[in-house]
Amino acid sequence: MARLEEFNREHAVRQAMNVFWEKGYNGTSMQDLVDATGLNRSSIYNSFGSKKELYQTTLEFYQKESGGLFHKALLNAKDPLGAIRLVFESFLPQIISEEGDRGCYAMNCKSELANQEEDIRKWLIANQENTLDIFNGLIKEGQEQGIINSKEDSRTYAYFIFNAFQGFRMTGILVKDRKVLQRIINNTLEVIS
Amino acid sequence: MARLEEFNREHAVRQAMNVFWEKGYNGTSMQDLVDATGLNRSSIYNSFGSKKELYQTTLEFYQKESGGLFHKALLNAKDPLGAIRLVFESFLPQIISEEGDRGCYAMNCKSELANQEEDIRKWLIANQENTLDIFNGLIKEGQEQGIINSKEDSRTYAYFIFNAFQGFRMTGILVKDRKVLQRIINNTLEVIS
DNA sequence: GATATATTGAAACATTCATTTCAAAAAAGA
DNA sequence: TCTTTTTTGAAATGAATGTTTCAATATATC
Repeated sequence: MARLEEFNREHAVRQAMNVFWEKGYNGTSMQDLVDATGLNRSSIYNSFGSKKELYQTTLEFYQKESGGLFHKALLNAKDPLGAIRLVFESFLPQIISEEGDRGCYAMNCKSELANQEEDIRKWLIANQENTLDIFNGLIKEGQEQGIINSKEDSRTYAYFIFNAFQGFRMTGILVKDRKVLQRIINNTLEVIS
Repeated sequence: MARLEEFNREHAVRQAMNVFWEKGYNGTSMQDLVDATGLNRSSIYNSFGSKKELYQTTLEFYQKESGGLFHKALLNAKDPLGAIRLVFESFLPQIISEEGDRGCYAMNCKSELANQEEDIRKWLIANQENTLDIFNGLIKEGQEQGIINSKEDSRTYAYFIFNAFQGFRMTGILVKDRKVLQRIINNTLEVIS
């Protein structure tokens, strides 16, 4: 039929995500995206629609990729409590490295756009619900196994862990001391142990 | 000597802060600031220097004001543990109201600018150290009174509470259910009780 | 009241912004 | 190879960006 896209779509989206991550949504210009992806402006508009739509594409990309990290942590853990611990600990390398200064992509998005863009807000809520469900599932399982206490119901604990997890992603922006971070994890998990 | 400023400086800074809070630093234009403060462009540049310097002024203003809230919570509490609880709970009204969607001013700043502006990063670190010191002081006091346990040293607990506090400010952007928020607080305080 | 000094108002500044335009280039199916 | 369809390149779009300019205005001190 017709000419094909010359570029690698996934690679372009990843490069775009990295710029948005570094500079934020409003801090990123179309020129930044052109430079980072190596694509022509026309190609970006032709393939992704607009700056905002490209940003939303990076959100989906991020969700898929971080979902993979979650999944990996679950597979490597020997029990649900260990899985939750691994979820936290899997971010330690990124936090301690320099790129940890950029914070969490989803957290930055929430901070900058939750009250500005209705459809992005909806994505954030769905993403939050998804994370809560994962924690909830693990906790429920852990409670059935007697590894996690049952003083509170699983949903309540899921919110508590979720809260600490978000704090962890924010704390990691300025705190790089592994021991300090590790103690935060330990004390957090103490509640549900 | 010469002509005096016509406007109320504190009021102008507060209005500027509210715009930055609503739209973020990069999302706020000079025109937005002119509209919100009611000042002329010249007056803003003459009195505050630049957009960035005005933003930094609002950061100082925020620190002073939220420091006052902290102080108030400490006075109203009957013991150090209650003070920490009040620090969390004092944000509940703001979170549950619509304006809670804007999140925490300092958290938004960290998310958007910690990795972009060196001097703002320094302010954030100082601000963080200050908050940690307050928590640390309360916890140490509570441990001496036997109200807070001594399984971990005060600094470790201070980081834990600080972490949960940051999570709390982020969670509050999308979670408006008072009971859910209250349970997060309760479970957090459970660690140090 | 004259003088010196600072704040204002309105317009202009060059630059950057996101987006559009359109002809040239390319490739799959006929 | 010709046709059809889409992508690509480069330039142009108008609006918005942060900041500067400068004359007009206002006031505390002399």
